[in-house]
Amino acid sequence: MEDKRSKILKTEPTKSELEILQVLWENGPSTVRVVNDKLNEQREVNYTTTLKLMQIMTEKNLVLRDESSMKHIYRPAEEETKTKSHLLDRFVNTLYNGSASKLVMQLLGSKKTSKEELEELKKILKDLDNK
Amino acid sequence: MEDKRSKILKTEPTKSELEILQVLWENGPSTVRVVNDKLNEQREVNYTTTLKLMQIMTEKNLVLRDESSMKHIYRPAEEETKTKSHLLDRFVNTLYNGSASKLVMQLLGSKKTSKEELEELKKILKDLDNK
DNA sequence: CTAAAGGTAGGAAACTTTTCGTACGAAAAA
DNA sequence: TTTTTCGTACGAAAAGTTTCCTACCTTTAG
Repeated sequence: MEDKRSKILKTEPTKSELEILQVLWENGPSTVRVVNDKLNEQREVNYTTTLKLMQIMTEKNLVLRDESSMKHIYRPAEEETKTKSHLLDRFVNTLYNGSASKLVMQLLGSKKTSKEELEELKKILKDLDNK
Repeated sequence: MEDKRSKILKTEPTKSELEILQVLWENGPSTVRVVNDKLNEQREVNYTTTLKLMQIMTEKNLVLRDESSMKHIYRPAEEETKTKSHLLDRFVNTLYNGSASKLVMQLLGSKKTSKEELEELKKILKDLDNK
């Protein structure tokens, strides 16, 4: 193989790329400046770093950009739900051998999951039962 | 900072390292040969690649090794559950803003989650209610 | 008009992770 | 005993990811 990352195929976002996607999903289509400012609320990142990343993401078709004005406007190429469910799927496969229920059990057993979350989970599972 | 990966601190396993841990969790303490054979059931990996990785993992304290015989025997340094719940936690934080219930809802909405899995989840609910 | 501020593009450096070649010792087979 | 097989160690190359410098263009403030 020669190029796993052709212009057409979508690839899995890297960690940093995912951060950027999160911002775009939350804020809607944005300029590099806006995204970079958001990122800098959490950690220091140089403007050109974010720019470069977003350019790469454009090549990978992870985002689309509107170049009609000088300030390019980027937006995610995929819906948040679609991307995340794909990532979740891979996560379940990798760690829980594809068993969603094993994952949920771990969630229930985890000390990190709050009382409120547990209540919420019970509700969800109950609704499930009523179907 | 100078060395994020001191001999003492445990670091997050990388993708490949996780693969190796999985094998060790499933098969119990094993030699490099055994681990490598397992990995090769899925994809081609050179023996020395696996060896090197496991040596690095030893340095990082991700695994412990018994060097008493010539064929070193490796075992995970942490319990499967502990490691995975940590990873799950990070995953929830990164993708679902810390909301476990959001994650579960996505799981339920996903076409990939089978009927059997849904049944299993219902069962979990019942157990949960009986507490 | 000129200077400053704010854009994009692209290459290269820095870092991380993965892969493997080579050296060499121990054990097993011939 | 000699050769072959199987093991470890280690360095460095290769690949993937992140960071930032520099060049250069456009818009805005003075």
